[in-house]
Amino acid sequence: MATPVSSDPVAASGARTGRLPRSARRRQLLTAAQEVFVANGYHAAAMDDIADRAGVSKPVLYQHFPGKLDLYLALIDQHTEALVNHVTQALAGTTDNKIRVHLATKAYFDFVDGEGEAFRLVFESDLRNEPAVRERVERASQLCMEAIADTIGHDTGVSRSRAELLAVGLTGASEIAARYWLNANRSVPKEEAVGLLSTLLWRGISDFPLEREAENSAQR
Amino acid sequence: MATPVSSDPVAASGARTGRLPRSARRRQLLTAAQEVFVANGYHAAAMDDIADRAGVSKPVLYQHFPGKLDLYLALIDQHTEALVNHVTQALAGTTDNKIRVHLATKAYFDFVDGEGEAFRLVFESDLRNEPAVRERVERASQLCMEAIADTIGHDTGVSRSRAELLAVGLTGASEIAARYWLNANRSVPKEEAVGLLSTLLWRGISDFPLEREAENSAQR
DNA sequence: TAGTCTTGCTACCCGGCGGTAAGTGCGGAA
DNA sequence: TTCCGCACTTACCGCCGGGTAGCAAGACTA
Repeated sequence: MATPVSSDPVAASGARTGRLPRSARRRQLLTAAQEVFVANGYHAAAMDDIADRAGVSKPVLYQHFPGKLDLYLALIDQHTEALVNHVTQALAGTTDNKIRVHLATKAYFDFVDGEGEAFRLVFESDLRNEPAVRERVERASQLCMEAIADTIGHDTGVSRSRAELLAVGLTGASEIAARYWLNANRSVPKEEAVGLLSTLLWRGISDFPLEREAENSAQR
Repeated sequence: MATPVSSDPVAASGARTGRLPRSARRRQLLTAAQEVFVANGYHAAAMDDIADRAGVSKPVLYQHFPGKLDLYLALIDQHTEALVNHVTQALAGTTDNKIRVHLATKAYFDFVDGEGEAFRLVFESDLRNEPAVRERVERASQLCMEAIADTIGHDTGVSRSRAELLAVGLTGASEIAARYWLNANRSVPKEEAVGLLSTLLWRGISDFPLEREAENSAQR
């Protein structure tokens, strides 16, 4: 037993890598953890699984992360930040709203289509009941939505809460459609899928009727 | 200890109800389970919690349901069916597509706004990794989406997979917007929220450009 | 080659929770 | 009044999995 090298029963990706400097090991543990969390979700993922995947024993994991939740949060932070960056940069790159819609939609598709299906950590986490996770995920959606609501509020003159509702509708359409598109094995070429969606959304939001019939109740 | 009646430490809703006939007890257990599952999610909900909530001991639960998962699935089935019914009836009630969009959007808002926030079991389940759950939830979304895709495919002439992508965009917008609306404490009157969303979506989908630029690749 | 620092391992603990075995009392039929 | 059976209880088991104590072994310094 425990023959030093060769013919390891080590898992797929990381695969026994001898001793590593701390920072490298940490990165490797994070990618191993991401793979396991994405594949199994938080609850079904055991720390042993993650350690095995990295070709390492469990205590090593605890030398880098104080607990399972912290490990998970590190990944969540990483990817929520990526999503928010994608979306806000899409909006900041131009002032042409049609292009903005296109690029923002594309940002969602790119995020969903990114490395290792990491989007599942954000959009399909099975730990949203944990306040720390909930907060982070909601903050990310909120930031994306607000960036869009700013423009909508400015250009259509609807109240803030109404602009937010419209904005969240747009992000929701992109998110759900992108996830569906991936689940359906990219049944439509990505570029065209983005085109279809952004056409749909741009037709919907451009020249949106300025306040009118919304005046029947005294809501701000 | 164990003073027979009065001053029970029994939980909020069901509250100790003496002996009950099987069917009544079963219904009561289901509502207790729903409350606990909605409040805590599947994983954080303990069978003891559910039993307590119903003012009953754990084995009683197991006399009605073979296991935790079965109990959960019974609830999932109930509510996915309700959602699909709402949506399909909304579409079947008329042939005016504008009204269809309005009623379908309203169906999502009604579902999210329904009794005891049961929608969380469907839209925010922390057990989607369980195949039985995944299957049911995806089947529900699929049925809603297909009902809409039928009309889109028929009226716009885009291919099936493209119609599905558009349809899922519409459902996604409604779902996410409805959930946001509820989370934001109904910051806009429901009727108006539905109006805003359905206006957005109807503007997007009505007279959607018939096939044209989609002809560049040989996708069906 | 001794000393030590860092990296990693084996082996264990223990708490929570799904699930169960065995027992208690009440109400109705004879 | 005895007996049966149903609804319900207390008290327990066993596993799984997060987290830890304490030891081994390679690399750098001298």
